[in-house]
Amino acid sequence: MLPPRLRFAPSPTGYLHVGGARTALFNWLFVRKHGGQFLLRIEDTDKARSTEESTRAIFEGLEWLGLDWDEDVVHQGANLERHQQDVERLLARNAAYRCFCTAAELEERRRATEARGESFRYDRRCDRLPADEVARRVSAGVAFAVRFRVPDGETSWTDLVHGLIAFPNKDIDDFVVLRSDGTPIYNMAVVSDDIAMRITLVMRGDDHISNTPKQILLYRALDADVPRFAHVPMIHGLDGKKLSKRHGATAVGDYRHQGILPSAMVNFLALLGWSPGGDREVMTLEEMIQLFETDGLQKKAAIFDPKKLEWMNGQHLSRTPASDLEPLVTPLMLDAKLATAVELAERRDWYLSLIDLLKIRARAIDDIVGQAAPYFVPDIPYEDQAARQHWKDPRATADLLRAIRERLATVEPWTPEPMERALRELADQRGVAAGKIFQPLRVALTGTSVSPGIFEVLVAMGRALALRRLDNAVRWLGERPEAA
RNA sequence: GGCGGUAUCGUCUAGGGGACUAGGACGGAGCCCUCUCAAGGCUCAAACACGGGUUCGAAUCCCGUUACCGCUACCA
Repeated sequence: MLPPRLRFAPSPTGYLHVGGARTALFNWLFVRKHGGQFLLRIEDTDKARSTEESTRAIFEGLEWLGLDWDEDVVHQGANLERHQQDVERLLARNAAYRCFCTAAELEERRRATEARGESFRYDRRCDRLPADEVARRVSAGVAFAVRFRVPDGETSWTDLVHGLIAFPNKDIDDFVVLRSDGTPIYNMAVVSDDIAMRITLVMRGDDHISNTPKQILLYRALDADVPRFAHVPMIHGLDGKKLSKRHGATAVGDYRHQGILPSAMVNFLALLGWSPGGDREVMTLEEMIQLFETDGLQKKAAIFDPKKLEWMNGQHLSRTPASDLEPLVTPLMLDAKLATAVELAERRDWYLSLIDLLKIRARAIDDIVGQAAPYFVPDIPYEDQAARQHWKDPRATADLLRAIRERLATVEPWTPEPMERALRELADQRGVAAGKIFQPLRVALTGTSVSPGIFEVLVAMGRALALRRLDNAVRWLGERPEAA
């Protein structure tokens, strides 16, 4: 097999949609596995709807996901001349004809036939015009569109995901390939570009299945090799309908801002409509390249389940080394004003170990930052519910915290084992369960009743900060002796 | 309406005629671990759309029905 050439061809009319991202991913995986080229084409022929901004969003989205493309980006709008030349070739070979019917006439005829309950088909009246009449109108400057003359027979192909698909040509209308303003229709532009880009496999959403016979007909009429096709299923929302804005986030950028890791996004997307077979779920891009086969592509639409994405993100968060997470976490740290870039750089090793500590409990990158405050700021607020539950008796608690402080002040070295020994000893001495002193301590240290293991917290916090927190707590409790 | 596509737990899926008492994962319920919460481990509830064939035997093959989706533009 020659090195395959595939392309992802989004139209820049919004952001990079998760469905598009997944189609791009499948194209990319195929190419990286088989050693070919993955090309990017921006279908910006619809100038009214295309924006520079959304083109940028597409680039950014693909880059974020780690899907790099080969060769220069092709902008479809720049190929207008070739599209027109290809239409000329169609005309020259008598595979297409000029149609002088106006859009308004067509619209009216369509309405009339449909009113009779019949389905409208173009009646080829312009194809029956004598040659001299056509010439007369052309030289008179009458506007015309160009229609492709669909031949008799049947058009079929073996789809890589669906197997054999066949369309009787009689069901295909003589479709317009060139508008009366001289611009090409989608199917024409796509085929012209795919030929020029020497695309060998067209992998796209299955909403294009019914465009495929028309396109195959165009390849043949243009005397070009017909590529292979693979139509991948769509992505639907939780209600089973096509994914759209009302389902919430649909752009990959949205997930990026929600603290989703690109590796998790890509992993999750890959599993929506593809399976490596067996029970494999959590994978890296590298592993997916190894495992990717079009056989594993699903035929039916998949529903986007944000819950599973969250879980997937947690899995990737736990498995990603802190050094890789750091560039993603740091901007959020700075935003939260927990530390300056310089401070983080100075204590890099400590900082990385803190990320390792907090990532286990996180489902989004933001969760790491959300848990980080106690390790940075000098003083922390106490959550109402935590204080009420674990600091019931202010006097006794203050007394307990003082005793804890005393022990921790002298623990050597500042590591989990001696700390644990010291605190369990204290618990024994007071005749209480260890939990009865860990929880009040946790509240004093973090202001909440949830955190990593108490000794890990102590180590990460450092002795000075920990003792300060205990002093603060004692003082706070002293100020409200009858609280709760 | 016409044409095309699809159909396994709520969701993502494994399954390619006997290995199926239909497996895994998310989510749900419960238990264990445990200083809390996660993570992890274990257990439970939960599906072959329906009807006909073919076959000794069908979730797997064929045909219908139903449902859903897509296309049906001088949109992409």
